[in-house]
Amino acid sequence: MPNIKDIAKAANTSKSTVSRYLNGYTVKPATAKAIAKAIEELGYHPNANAKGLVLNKTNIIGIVLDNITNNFYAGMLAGIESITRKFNYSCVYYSCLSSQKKENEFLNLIYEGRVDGLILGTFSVRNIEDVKELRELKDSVVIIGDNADNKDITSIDIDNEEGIAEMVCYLYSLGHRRIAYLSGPKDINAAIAREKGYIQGLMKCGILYDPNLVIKSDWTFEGGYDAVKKVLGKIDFTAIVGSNDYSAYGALRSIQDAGLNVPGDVSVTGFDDIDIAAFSQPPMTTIRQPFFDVGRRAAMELLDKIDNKAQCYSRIILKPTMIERESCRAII
Amino acid sequence: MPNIKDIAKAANTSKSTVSRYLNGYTVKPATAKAIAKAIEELGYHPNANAKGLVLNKTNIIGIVLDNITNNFYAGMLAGIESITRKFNYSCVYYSCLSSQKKENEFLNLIYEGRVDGLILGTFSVRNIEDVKELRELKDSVVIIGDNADNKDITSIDIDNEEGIAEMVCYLYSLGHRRIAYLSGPKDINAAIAREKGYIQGLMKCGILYDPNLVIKSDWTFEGGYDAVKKVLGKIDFTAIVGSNDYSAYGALRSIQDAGLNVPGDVSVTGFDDIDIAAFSQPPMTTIRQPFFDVGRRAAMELLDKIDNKAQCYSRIILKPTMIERESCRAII
DNA sequence: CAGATATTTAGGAACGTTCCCATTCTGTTA
DNA sequence: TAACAGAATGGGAACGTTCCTAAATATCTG
Repeated sequence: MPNIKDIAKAANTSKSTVSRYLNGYTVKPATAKAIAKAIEELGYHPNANAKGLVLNKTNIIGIVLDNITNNFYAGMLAGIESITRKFNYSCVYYSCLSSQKKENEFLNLIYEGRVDGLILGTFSVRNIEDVKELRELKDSVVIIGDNADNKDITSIDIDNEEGIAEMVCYLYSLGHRRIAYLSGPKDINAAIAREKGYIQGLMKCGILYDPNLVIKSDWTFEGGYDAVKKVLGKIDFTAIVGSNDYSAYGALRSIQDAGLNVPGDVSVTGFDDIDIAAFSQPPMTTIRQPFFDVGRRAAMELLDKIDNKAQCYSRIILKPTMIERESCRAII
Repeated sequence: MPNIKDIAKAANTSKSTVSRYLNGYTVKPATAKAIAKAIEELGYHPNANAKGLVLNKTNIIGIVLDNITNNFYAGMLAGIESITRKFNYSCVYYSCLSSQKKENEFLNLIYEGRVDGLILGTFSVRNIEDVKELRELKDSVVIIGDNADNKDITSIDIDNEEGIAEMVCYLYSLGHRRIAYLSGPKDINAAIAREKGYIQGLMKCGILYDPNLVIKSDWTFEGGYDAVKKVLGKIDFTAIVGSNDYSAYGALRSIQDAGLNVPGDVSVTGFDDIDIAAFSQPPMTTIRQPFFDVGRRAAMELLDKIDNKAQCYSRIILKPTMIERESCRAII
């Protein structure tokens, strides 16, 4: 593989001049032409490691996701790259799931000079040990997800609480009074926030909180299915607020399998607006998270830290949107 | 950030010795201890760019996908990383979709020394120009998908043709004789192969090919829905072989919306075995692609090229598996 | 056309590693 | 204790860039 010296020789000039040409500084037109020709003919590609070594800069940001093949993240990635593209950065992705590594193991990428910064996009809870490591790198890291406890690390999150609360109030406005809640995993911050939102919503509407109406589940289809199957007919409700779409669909199928109708007998709502939500039978009323914006903002904050050495902390919370479809009906 | 010289100084030795320690060569126990202490105290991390520069090696392979958030790829990635982990390589992912770049633009990553090799996992058709570029890098690239025309670039693919043919024969064995085919996009190799498989299957069973039974569609839910809606009642069939799951689900919903029953009135089959296939109503009979193995084999081939400088070309075709569920019934 | 100024260029240090080669240290044996 | 072998170490070139400084060349001005 030819290097910059080979190009210089071929173009009858020096490596400094070639370097200047490559980096957009002025070079005499004739020299420029010769260099361009040499590059073309020899098939020259600048070595990224050498460049990274001397500049201590890669123009790459890494994005760590628990499972990169989760369609859930598509909008977020598009949002991130819409910004990085503009500022001439590249994105590389790392998957905790398939690599069997945890999020923090990727922090080394910064120390090693492989990336200029990292977006930690797993939405996961962070323990004290993890946060200690993070804090050391707070000028090159942005967190997506709940970070309320660590005021000095920039984070972007969605207002999960508000989303669910709004959904509860919506069902209230349709006349529902016995509104059940299908809970999520208790070790995920977003799930905790959503459950808070349920209680918040009830309070807003003046409904008394009944712990029996909280149906314990996880965020899977099967989990939702089984959980609802267990309580159907035993506890009385006219609506179920799901804490995500998958489990809401499990609930829906459970209800249908019991010979009941959605929304005729029970109204069901979800959270996430997954791609099939618009096409299911019935189409699901759910909450759409502003993923594109989450990604955009995360990238903006990160590049700002990297390029402008912005040292200031920010915590950005974006509001989700309710999408009204046909899985709920008014009670007269 | 401390470098190897700082560690040497702190440990009262030379950078050569520290380097030797880091790379697992013998060092006097006392020296080793001092070095370890210095590394710990100063928080040393070897610089990847310097290392990459001198070794001309990164121990990283890149994986290019059209859309990394496609769950379709999950098994493949797990398969890839199961191998790379074993051989001490890391994986980084690149997404054509969100970066708005095409597959070939990522080839530069090799020239620039950012990765040791690339798995091109987009399953896409390649034109002559693209293949020319690829051929130059054939010792550092493995293609996933159809590559029958380029015998000198290693590729891994799934036997799409055989899969569909088997499905046709399965329906034949259930007594079906008027078997329709819901086609896919005509510019994707896998879709072309599947359509060939349909004809192949008919031939095997001794059914005459009737072009009217090929329902033109794409691989989307809506596409399948509309295409089947258009022909329902106009052409006569007892089964539809879908060329992927999404469109098969579109067909299924179309049939149900027309007041017909699946599998009572029409049998429907899919291809891909997406995650909801087991939970839908009815559960979908479909074809599962051996994604984990595709990933495994791709990684094995690539690392073999990189580390052992294996120059030999191979084209590996893996067989898919039919998963029998409840969307088909026997005609007596 | 000489001198002054502006533009363009070449040389070389630096970035942080690895690894070759020469040197020093350690321990054994006669 | 001298001689030696083997283990452990240190020095320095090399990797391919960037960028500073100084030199060379081109352009302008009176």
